Amino acid sequence: MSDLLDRLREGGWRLTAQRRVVAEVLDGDHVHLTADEVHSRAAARLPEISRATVYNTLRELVQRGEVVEVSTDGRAKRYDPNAHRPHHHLLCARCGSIRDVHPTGDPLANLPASESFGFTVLEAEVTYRGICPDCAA
Amino acid sequence: MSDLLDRLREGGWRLTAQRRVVAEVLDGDHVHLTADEVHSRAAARLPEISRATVYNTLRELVQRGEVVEVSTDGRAKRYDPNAHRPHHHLLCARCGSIRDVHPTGDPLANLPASESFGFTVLEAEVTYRGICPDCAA
DNA sequence: AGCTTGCCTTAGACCCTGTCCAATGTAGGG
DNA sequence: CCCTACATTGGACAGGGTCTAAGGCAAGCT
Repeated sequence: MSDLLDRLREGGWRLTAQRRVVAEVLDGDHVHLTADEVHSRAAARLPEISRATVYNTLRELVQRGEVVEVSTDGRAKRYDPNAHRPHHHLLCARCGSIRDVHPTGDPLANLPASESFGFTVLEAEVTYRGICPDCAA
Repeated sequence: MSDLLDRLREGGWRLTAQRRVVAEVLDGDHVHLTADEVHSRAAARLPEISRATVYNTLRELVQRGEVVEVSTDGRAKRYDPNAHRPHHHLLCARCGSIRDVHPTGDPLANLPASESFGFTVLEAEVTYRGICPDCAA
């Protein structure tokens, strides 16, 4: 976490109160907040922070590879701070909750050359869908 | 295709000109149109069709499992009519073009029970990202 | 074929997510 | 402590999608 702030400073990031708060809000496992949720949590600590700044900061964090953008449902994008431990997502079809998962095997290896249509394939992202324990009850 | 229309009629679908046109527009392989694209192609044949009807019809087709919704990039959702032949998607990170692919193996089998967090896991969706031949050139 | 009924369609207002801009503020090097 | 380039702000704007009230029409019934 403060490793994150250090890395960013090394990269020439001007460290402002707003950016610090956004980074803090995104800390943790199984965190997948929308930009709007990030904004309201950040505003709880720094009331004058603007939506534009939250969007700017999130975009920069994504570009620097510190945060991964997840489009689960075509509505708001979600931001996953756990970018340095590769993982996939399991999401509840009913309530939309998300968990990070670590499947075995490498999905990239499962795409035969005959199926790659001449693409240079770079990555594979797996989304599992199901019903979470709370919704099943 | 007219199998589709038959199935829908059996399910109590009132068969209108608008719905027929939407279904026709969505026919084919590697078809991944946005709602807006569906609307303009449908309007080419039936000029007075409204956006609302296209959205309604697409939603119904998705609910009935005849069409799959694909959220690739957080922008417009795309609609894939090839719902009865299970497949995954390969998309170009640069231009956004999409191909249907059929990887080997079953990603569902790669999620150990210890990683399922009590969910009833129903399906796995794999998205491959890369650069298409046109964009690589 | 004509009637009836309830489902469909329509246009347009509206909402949500996200981007852009010009004006103002401030981190951090000198 | 000052300067300046980089950040932040709020508000306007754009794209994608949903909702609603009013009128239209498919299909079952006679």
